[in-house]
Amino acid sequence: MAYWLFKTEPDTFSIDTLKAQGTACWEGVRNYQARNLMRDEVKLGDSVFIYHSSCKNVGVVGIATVSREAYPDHFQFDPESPYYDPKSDPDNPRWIMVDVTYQRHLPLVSLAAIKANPALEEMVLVKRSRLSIQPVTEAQWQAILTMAEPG
DNA sequence: GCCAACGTTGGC
DNA sequence: GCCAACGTTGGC
Repeated sequence: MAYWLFKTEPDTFSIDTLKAQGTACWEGVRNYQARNLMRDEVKLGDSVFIYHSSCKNVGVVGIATVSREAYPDHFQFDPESPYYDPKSDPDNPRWIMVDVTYQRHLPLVSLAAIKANPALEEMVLVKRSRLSIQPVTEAQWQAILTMAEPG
C-alpha cells in the first residue's frame, strides 16, 4: 500500500467536486514523470492526499483512494478539450489517467505549515514543488494526518 | 500579476 | 546530443 499526493486546482476540480462525484477520473496529467508514476506505481487501493494548488488556501484538503489503475486518458484525442494532444497516437496513447474515490475531507494543512515542519523537509512538495503526482512516505503521511487531526 | 524554477521544443 | 528559446507551473 503506497501513499500519494495529487494536485488539483480547485477552480477546475476541487475536493468538493470529488465528494459530489464520489469516484472521478484524474485526467489531464501532461507531464512525463507524473505519468510514469501513475502508469507504473499507482495501484488499486493506494491512499491519496488531495492537494489544492493555485488558489487562496493552498495545501492538503482531503483523502481519496485509487479505485482504478492506469488507462488511456481519452481527453488527449478530443480537440475541444484543453488536454488535447494532437501528437498522441490513438493506437499507442501517450497519456493515461487513474480513477480516485472520495474518502473524506481533512482540515486544511497549508503548504506553509508543511514547509515549517522539519519532519516534512524531504517531501517532494517541499523539494520539488512542481510535480503534480507525488509519492508520499508513510512517515510523511502520518505527520500530515497528525497536523490535520491533532490528538 | 510577477517571476523563479524547471520542463519541452527544435535548430544545429 | 547540446543548448537557447520558449512555455508552464504555482507560490506569493
